Amino acid sequence: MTRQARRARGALLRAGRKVFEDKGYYGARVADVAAEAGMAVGSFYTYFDSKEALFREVLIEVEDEVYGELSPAGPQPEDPRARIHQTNLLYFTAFQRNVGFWRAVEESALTNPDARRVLAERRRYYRGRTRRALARWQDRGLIGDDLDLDFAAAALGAMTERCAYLWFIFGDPVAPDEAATKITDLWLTTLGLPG
Amino acid sequence: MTRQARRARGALLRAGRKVFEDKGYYGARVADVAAEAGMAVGSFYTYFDSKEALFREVLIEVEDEVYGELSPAGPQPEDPRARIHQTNLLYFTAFQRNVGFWRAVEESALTNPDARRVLAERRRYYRGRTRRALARWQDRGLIGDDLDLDFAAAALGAMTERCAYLWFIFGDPVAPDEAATKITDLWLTTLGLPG
Amino acid sequence: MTRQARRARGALLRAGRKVFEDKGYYGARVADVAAEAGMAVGSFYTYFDSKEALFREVLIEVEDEVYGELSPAGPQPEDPRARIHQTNLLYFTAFQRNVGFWRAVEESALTNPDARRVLAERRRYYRGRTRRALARWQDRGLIGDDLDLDFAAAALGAMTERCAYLWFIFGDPVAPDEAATKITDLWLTTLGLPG
Amino acid sequence: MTRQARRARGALLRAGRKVFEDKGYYGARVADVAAEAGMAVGSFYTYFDSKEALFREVLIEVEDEVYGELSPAGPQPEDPRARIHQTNLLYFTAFQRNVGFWRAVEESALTNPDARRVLAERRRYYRGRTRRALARWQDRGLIGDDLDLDFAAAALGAMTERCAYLWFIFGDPVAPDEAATKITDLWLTTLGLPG
DNA sequence: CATGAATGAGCATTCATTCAT
DNA sequence: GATGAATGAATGCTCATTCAT
Repeated sequence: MTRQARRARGALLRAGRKVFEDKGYYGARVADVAAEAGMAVGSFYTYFDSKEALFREVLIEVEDEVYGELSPAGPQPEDPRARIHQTNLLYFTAFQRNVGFWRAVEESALTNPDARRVLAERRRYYRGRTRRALARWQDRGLIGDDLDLDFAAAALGAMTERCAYLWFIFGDPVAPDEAATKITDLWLTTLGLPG
Repeated sequence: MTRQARRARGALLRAGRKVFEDKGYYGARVADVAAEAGMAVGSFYTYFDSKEALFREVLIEVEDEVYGELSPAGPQPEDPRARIHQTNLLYFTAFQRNVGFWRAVEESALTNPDARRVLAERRRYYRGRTRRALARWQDRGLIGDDLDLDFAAAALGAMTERCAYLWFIFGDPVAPDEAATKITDLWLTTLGLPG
Repeated sequence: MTRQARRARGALLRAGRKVFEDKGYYGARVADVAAEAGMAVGSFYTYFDSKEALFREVLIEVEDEVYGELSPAGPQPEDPRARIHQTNLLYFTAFQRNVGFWRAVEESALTNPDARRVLAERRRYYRGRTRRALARWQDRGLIGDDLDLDFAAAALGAMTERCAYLWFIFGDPVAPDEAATKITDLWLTTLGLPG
Repeated sequence: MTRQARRARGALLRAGRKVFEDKGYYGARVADVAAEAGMAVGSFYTYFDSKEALFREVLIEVEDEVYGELSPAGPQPEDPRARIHQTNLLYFTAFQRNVGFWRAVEESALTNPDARRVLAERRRYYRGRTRRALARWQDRGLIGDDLDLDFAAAALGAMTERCAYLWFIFGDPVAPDEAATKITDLWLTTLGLPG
């Protein structure tokens, strides 16, 4: 791929992200994306097979970006509260920054198996991370042995996800740190971790 | 409204529910609904102002039905585990029965403020019910005084909702009673209620 | 036709006139007419074959009414100025009172040969009246022998008609008496009648 | 705009003119226009926002064409009869050539303020031209000082317009030169100009 | 490769008229 | 005869995708 091709592709990806954010998945028109990228409609199809293909790529791009944000470089705090709070705060911050795009993602996921797959993978990944942390804390005796770690990781993730959805997409905007603190408290209670 | 009119309206509501279930909110076409009801397109507009108006009515209808199912006639069990389990089981059962329609609801809620409002009201209602139950258990000393009941009710509701979404809409179908049991366990853990 | 039938017909005619006035020929819907008459849509077709048939009848009714107004009972003034002024004043007054309906008439006449025929007859009639008056004045030597009476009657009628159209339908409303006075002056000039 | 775009736009304008002529404003369907232009429906909307926008443009085009025809290049005859006759003849000729389209214009003007505005401007323009000619002749003593030039210009214009309407749109076709001669005679009489 | 015009199936909605009750 | 529901053709407009230049 030439230098120019890469640039055009990049422009379309950026434009797509903006348009999906602004208008949602169904509301976004290929013509809007091309216009936003300063290109002709036809050129869009040089780089992407369809609107849906673009969406998939934007989704991956955003995923990667968020992945980076949620996986800070330094050493993770070993203290459960600090660790959970950090993760939740990062999650809510990233969620809020991309709130428009997540709306589009939810929209498309209901229809589009591809988007669903991407989301499922992401969920699996974070659930795995959570489960491993829980396992460590269980090994250290911080969490009771009777807790089904897999299920707890899934359900707590679902709770966090849905709260983000309700607060940032549906409801009145909430400040991310307040949100993170409250959710973290609940995680701790649920896990029986000392406050 | 004549007998015949009531029948036709009912047929359209039923047809609409089915079509929304099958094709989602965007995918549903007025012509599909009319055909499913065995009527001409024009007749649709005798009873509903628009596709969206039909959706609103179907939504309310389904809401009412689910409301009835979730509010069983007999006396509620006072034992927290029994009570929570009953509620969750009813919720998952009702959710699964209408899974296709809930997908359409989620779809439309992302775009349509009306659907959003209906959902928000429903959530407020169930959250209130939950909070009152928690308050009773707190009064009886079953739940610690330090728990923020409002927030707990909201977050546990969000968790349940999202789990239903992930299991029944997104993921591999799960048996409602298994789902209810696992979720109930988690509620109990979170609330610090004796298993 | 029974007493009741006559009443229903009358109600529909009145309603039709109002609706055509308010919404124009194309804008009028049969349902509007029925509603305005306080009847069911189906009943409309008991009394009229079509929307167009109703229009035709309303047109004739209005024609007759205007005909009555433009043919005052008493003796006509023999003085040309007085006579012309009276006619023009009556014409503009009647025109203005029915301005909404005339708009509908113009609308339908462009499409509907029936309306065209009614209008053509009306024009023929008034032209005849005018021509006879002119002939009388020519006999009395008030108008030059060289004037083509047929053509003058037609053209002056056209002028009056179009002025009414431009003033009352298109343009800023004009007071009928001012309009009549100015138009009358022009008739007199054209006919070479002493001011 | 590329060469091809210009061609397509032109084809649609031509097609639109023809369809409006044949079917009138309400009768014209976008699909007819596209078919007449040998294009797909969608292409219509590449060039025009709506049926009404097309009409506006066709109207302006025809206006310009007629304007050109009615403003002959050479020096205007100073002799009133010759001048008036020339103008009327050109007017009737142009009117008759576009008779179908004028019908559509009258139709739309009754509903569409835009068309009304265009017509009002045209009328203002021609009235101004007429008034200036009359003023010159008044200065030269050919027309009496007591004539209200503004009103005479308006009313004579109205007469000519309506006669064209009645002859060419409504009634039996009349030969333009005969029409022009008769109308010219009447103008001269009205203005008191020597035959 | 870029361009942007061409395509045409798709869709919500309207309304005169018919017809079963 | 009255009612008002049923009908379905009609229509303007959209937009993802194709393709000639």
